[in-house]
Amino acid sequence: MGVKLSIGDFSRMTHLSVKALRHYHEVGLLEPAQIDPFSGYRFYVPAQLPAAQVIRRFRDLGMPLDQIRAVLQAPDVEARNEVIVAHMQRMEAQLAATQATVASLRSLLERPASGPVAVEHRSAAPVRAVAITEQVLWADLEQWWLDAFTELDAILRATGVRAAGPRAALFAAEVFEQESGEVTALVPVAGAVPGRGRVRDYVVPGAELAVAVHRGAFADIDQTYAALGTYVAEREIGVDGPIREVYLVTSLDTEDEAAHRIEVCWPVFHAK
Amino acid sequence: MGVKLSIGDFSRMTHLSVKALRHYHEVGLLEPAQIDPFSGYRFYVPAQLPAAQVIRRFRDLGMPLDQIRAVLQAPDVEARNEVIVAHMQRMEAQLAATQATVASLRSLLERPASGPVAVEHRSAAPVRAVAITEQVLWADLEQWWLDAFTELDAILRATGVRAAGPRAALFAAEVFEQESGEVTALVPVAGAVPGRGRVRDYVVPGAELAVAVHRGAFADIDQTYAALGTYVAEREIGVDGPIREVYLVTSLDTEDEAAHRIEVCWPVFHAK
DNA sequence: TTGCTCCTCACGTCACGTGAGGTGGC
DNA sequence: TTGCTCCTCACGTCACGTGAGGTGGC
Repeated sequence: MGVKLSIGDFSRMTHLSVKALRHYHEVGLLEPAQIDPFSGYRFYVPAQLPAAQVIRRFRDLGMPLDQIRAVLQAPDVEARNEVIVAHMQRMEAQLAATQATVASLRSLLERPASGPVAVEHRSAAPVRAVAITEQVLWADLEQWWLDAFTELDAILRATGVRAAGPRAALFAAEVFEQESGEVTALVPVAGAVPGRGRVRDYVVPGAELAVAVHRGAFADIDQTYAALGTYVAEREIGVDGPIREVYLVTSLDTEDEAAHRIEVCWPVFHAK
Repeated sequence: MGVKLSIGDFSRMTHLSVKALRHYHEVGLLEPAQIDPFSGYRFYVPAQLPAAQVIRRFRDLGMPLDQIRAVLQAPDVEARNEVIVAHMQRMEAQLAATQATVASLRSLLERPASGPVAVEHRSAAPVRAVAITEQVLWADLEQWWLDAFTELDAILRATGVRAAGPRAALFAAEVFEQESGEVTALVPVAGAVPGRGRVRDYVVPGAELAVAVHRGAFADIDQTYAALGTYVAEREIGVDGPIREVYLVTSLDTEDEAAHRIEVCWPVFHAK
């Protein structure tokens, strides 16, 4: 069997800490070649160095021990690469998330400490519109939103009807509270439009609303929601009813995120 | 004091889980405005919504609770921004690390499963050189390496002496085992060169060496080290003495990482 | 009585690091 | 005897999530 290496020697040769080696033993990732039955001393052999290197390499690359086990036990290169690819995809996802986070932090710093949002009270009259109403999962919202407005736009083009106001949407409270609920995407129109598929005529009900304008990246709209929600809650003026968003300028209009404007409208007790 | 909100209501309003709210109470980050002494029920008030939003926002951005506490307690915008900047810098560091990881994983997949490294045995004769020898911390190695060779190159230019071979370095085993040790950077020369500052004449001692060539990014050289170290250890032919690196092609010669070539040389018992 | 909301433990997560307290051989 | 290396618990990390088991009011 050749040389036996104490855990200290093996640690120095592999740059894995003694504690880590004990841990790998404990979880069965890398068992010592031999254990002294009297003293409990662990002994390793040089033939274990390649496995130790694989462990160290992939730990450095952020791979969890379970997957390293899978790499070590992979019967061939394809199986091994499958595990590596899966890990790489997770790391890429994390990369994207961190990039978004950094961008968000940067905008937090650059925004001139917006202070309390400006909230306007408004009495909205009923409005005629073409609309799509469906039950939507929170997670699917973004895609659903894009599809719905693309379809509404297409119908208006096809029928030659012109929009009588900016696009808007209504969200039942459940969408925010239970991750799924009824959503209506709509475009105001002056007259009737023949329904087609899931598109219907719809009359947006009148309402008393507290309105805040969100400026900038859509990804940050939760801030405006939070600020407006707080405004309403602190004044105890909230009433039941769907939340509305009015899309003054969005990605459908311009690529320039800084120019985006969305009105967030919260139903309230009375326009003061 | 206005409305009292149960933990469930407050959870729905803030999108913070009930468990999270209890946790924030426990660690003193967000204390309920009131606690029923009989039932232990927690009650919140709308005035706590802004703090809850700050917590949620920064948690989403990966900030630890301790720093969120600092943000909430910051006396002014500058103090607040300081915490945010510090966090952003950590996130950016993480970003860079993840990018390197993904690149490394990709190269692992693209490299055609190199298999065991090719190891050549070599009898190296003593060689005359100009050299800088110093005690170096593992963490400082890269910068030290660059400075040393820049200085050696400058001296050769200044004295009109031509290099008689590729740049090389000797690393005492302690550099790898204890994070600090003696390192020698050298350039072979045919004759004597007047010493200047920390630059000395030096004769690289002869040695029996096992040699593996590392190709590609310097950041991956630990793989070649590992492979060669394993080769030597498994054959039990290692002897004491510094490890050598011979810089056939490096960043000092070309920007093209794929073209880089470094010989890693391990002292062994005999050239077989 | 059934449902719903709230409560308090207690444990798990992930990969070790940090002691504490003790042993065996030079 | 002193140092060094090895050992085994046991606990901490970080921010909760996941039960278990129980209560109070409609």
